[in-house]
Amino acid sequence: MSTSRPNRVGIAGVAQAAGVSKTAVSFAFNSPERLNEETAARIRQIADGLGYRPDPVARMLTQGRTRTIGILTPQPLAVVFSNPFFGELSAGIGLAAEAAGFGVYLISPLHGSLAQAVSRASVDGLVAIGLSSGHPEIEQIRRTGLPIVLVDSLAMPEHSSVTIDDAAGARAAASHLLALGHRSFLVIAVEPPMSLVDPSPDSVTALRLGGYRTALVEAGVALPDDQVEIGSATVAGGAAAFARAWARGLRPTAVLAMSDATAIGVLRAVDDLGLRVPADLSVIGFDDVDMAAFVNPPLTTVHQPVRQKGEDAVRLLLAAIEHRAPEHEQLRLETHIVVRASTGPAPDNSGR
Amino acid sequence: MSTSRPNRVGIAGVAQAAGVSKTAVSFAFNSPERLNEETAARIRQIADGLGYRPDPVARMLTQGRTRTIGILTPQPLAVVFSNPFFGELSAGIGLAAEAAGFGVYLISPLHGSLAQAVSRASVDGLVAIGLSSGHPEIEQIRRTGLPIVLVDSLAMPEHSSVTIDDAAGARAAASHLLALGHRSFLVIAVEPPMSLVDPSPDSVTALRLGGYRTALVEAGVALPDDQVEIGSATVAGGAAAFARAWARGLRPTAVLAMSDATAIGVLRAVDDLGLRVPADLSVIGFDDVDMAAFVNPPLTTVHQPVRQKGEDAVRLLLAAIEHRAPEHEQLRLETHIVVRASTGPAPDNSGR
DNA sequence: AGCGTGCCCTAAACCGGTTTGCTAAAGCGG
DNA sequence: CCGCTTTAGCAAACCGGTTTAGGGCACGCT
Repeated sequence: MSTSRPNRVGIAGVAQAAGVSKTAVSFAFNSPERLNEETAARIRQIADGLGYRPDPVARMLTQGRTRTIGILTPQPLAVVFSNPFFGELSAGIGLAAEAAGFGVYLISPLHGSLAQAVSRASVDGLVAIGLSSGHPEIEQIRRTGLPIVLVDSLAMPEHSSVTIDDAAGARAAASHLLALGHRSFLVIAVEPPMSLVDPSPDSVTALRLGGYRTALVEAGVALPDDQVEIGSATVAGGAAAFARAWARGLRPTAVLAMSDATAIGVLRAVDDLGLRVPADLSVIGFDDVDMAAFVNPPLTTVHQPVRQKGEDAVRLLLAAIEHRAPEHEQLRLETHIVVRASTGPAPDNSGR
Repeated sequence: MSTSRPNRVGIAGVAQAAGVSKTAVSFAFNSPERLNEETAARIRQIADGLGYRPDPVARMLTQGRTRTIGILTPQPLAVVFSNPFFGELSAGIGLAAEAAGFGVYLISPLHGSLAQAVSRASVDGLVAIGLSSGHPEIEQIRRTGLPIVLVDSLAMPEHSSVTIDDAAGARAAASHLLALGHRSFLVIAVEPPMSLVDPSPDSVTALRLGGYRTALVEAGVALPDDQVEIGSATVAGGAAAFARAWARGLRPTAVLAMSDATAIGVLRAVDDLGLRVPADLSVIGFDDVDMAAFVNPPLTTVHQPVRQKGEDAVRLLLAAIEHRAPEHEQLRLETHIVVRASTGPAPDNSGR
């Protein structure tokens, strides 16, 4: 005995009440032109009186589509929602989905399994966020056969994707600081999407780190591993990461943060130490989320079109769903540096 | 010809390939104990080889439940995701839903109709956020017969709800500023959930405004309507609202913002004018979102347990879904002021 | 031999709609 | 008055699973 609705009328009930067939009721709502106008109106009125609401699930079954897209995230919702980047990306996704009349379903690991969550989800397609190619369940996800668009990932070459040139953006960030005379750096990396040991070289973290390194090496500055601190992509995570590095004795003049959330956390931690930004320490973020312009000091950061990414991803996904053509497209959007007030010339007395 | 999956195997295909009945295949997955262990294993193996994945929609139909809850918001997703309060609330909802093995579906107006979006959504229950009793489609939503838990609203007395004492929180905020000697106020109200003319006296906006007023009136301070500026509940919205009020010639010594997002926007706008917080102007927010502690200056605000609200709402909803008992509960959580650095004594030369 | 008991597995009904022929009646031209 | 086309509505198949109610068979007991 499942938990069926108590005494809900179905299409059969309406049909009986109106003295017509189920077909007629269905037509009254979906193809009124196939019915006498009067009859259709009468049926609709009776249905309304009975509080009839067609079961969306049954409808999905017969129509073979759900008019829903899924947002796939390898992390639990609680951490995902703590990151403003995700919020803005979702805003873009939501905007485009709503415009097309699609609903949005959030898919995060259930009982630890992302693939299982995907299987349970009734969606027409997926927007996968930061799904690194090293993810253990990637093959299972692929085999669902659902249309997929990847954001910030190239893990499935047979599907469309929307990315940015992470390495170039990171390089630009480092170059900016180098030009200001900085030589002593601390990188705050974001936790790789999946596990702490994500070896995939195409993850956002790896790409940005590579970009930082390239610029520094070109300038003859080394970046040993102990100058890379890992923190979760939240404000609190950034503050904690900087505090740890500081406690380890690191005294950089510039911080390269891989996300604005962590950069803002760094600003806070720095302030707590009594240091001044950018006089004593420069901080540069990544993403250019809304909040970046509103913190104090306003954050210098690498801008990427976050909402646009979400909108483009949905656009590509809907194309894949509708035309069902395997026309895939690798979209790569531009980044550029936005200089605000959190970066400045390296202090004279560099070093301790 | 609907857009059915190209050549996907169904349960019938697996059954045929394995030389057994559909029933056996179903049992192999759902009730293996009813089958010879060997047979079950063989069936599973064949199914796996064929890439069989049970259609979640068909499953929902027979089981009569979707294992999904919907988050109902009267606003478009783009605006919802721009408000950090929503992100934190969703984090709480997501956490509790995941723990119970439920997925999360976002329901926002489709083609302008919230009720239509609800009808399209295949969910077992709803968490309705800020659904004011003046909402035009409230009756249609109620008639879906779905279990509902309201957050920040009491619009459906027959359903459970999770709220805070908005009036008391607002009163505390105003009292705090009054105690600091302020007498000249500006209130930044958040856009009522639905329309600009939401007359419902139980909306969060109305309740908080009432709380502010109560405290001020008790102290003999008037709050004419022109000292209430309305802005959207985002950082940019708050900045714009303050700028508008300033342009109108208002020169308050204290700002009462109904959300932290708007308060942060005010901080920014104030900074742009060259004024100092709290020396020249005090600002108090509402919600105590994570970011509040990290802006500059750290925001004094009314704390409410945002994530907790989300978790409690899901807990109540799951109870309603499972026991299907009409046991409803009106939960009211506590608020308290968190004094940080954005409020201080009123300047001596009060007024212009 | 006759009968009860488990064990495995299956046919068919069912969930709640949509869609595909088809039929009965009405309209119409000649 | 007849055959042809529309119009209005119906019965039944179908979507892809789950679940109910047995059926066949081997085994053990009397």
